[in-house]
Amino acid sequence: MNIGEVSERSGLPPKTIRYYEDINLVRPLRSDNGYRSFRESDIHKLAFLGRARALGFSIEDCRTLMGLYEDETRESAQVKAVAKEHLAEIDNKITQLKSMRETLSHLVEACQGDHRPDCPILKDLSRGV
Amino acid sequence: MNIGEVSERSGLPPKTIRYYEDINLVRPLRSDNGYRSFRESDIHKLAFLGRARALGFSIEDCRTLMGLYEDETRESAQVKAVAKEHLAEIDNKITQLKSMRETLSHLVEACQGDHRPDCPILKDLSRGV
DNA sequence: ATAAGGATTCCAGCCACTGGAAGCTCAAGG
DNA sequence: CCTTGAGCTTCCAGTGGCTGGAATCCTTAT
Repeated sequence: MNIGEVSERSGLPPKTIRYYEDINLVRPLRSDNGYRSFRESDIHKLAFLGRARALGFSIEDCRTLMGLYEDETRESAQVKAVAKEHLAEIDNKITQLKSMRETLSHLVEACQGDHRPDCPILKDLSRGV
Repeated sequence: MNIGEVSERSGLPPKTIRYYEDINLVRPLRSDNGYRSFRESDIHKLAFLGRARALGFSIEDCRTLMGLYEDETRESAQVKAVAKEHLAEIDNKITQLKSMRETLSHLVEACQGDHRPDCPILKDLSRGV
């Protein structure tokens, strides 16, 4: 199967698929004409990667998860550890974003947003140096 | 004032301050020895930038906000517009992260995390191709 | 024969820094 | 005066995860 069809079936852009080959996340075969030739198992892998990425896992996490997936002797504790750590990072990000949101929304509400130059947002950003 | 002291007073690493000069966010003077020579106004600017960045504004947004800050004839509506757009982006990110969090926390809870290989997390990631 | 569509490679760029190397200046101590 | 160390300079490269674009090749249809 050529990259175009694989792209449609996996939902990943061809560029991304080539990139994943570059960094050895997939290893498609090659046809005589030099085209990549994907097996069903490659598509399976790519879809796996797509979903892991959609959950925000880093490429390195994805590599680890793929490895565990293919390792019949894995312990689910290993998978859970990776996922828990990632979950904690997500929570951190959410916390940080919420704090930004808090501050920013207050400022936005306080700003008249009219033709006059006075602006609590700028005032806050330039407060005490 | 040299970059080290400016770094302490503004809270930004020297590398970042140099970078901000590179991209013309600040324009410190130069001493005879070639060292950057910062005025109070430069520190003020850098602190402004640091706070804007801490609220998650992009560098380009920061440039715009600095421009508005220095423009006496600005209209607060312009500032508010920038801030509101950024707020919307933050909200989008939070929404996306929360959705990841939802999915991931369910999966983590469902996973036994023991010595056995069976794992709902991997099962989910590899679901229907 | 040619044109269109898809494949290939490779290089560059995104964002906002950050690390590191090589070399300069300056202040303090022996 | 010499050395040592801290602090400053520039420049190049790397981060993550792609994405865009150019130049070229392969395949298929007209």
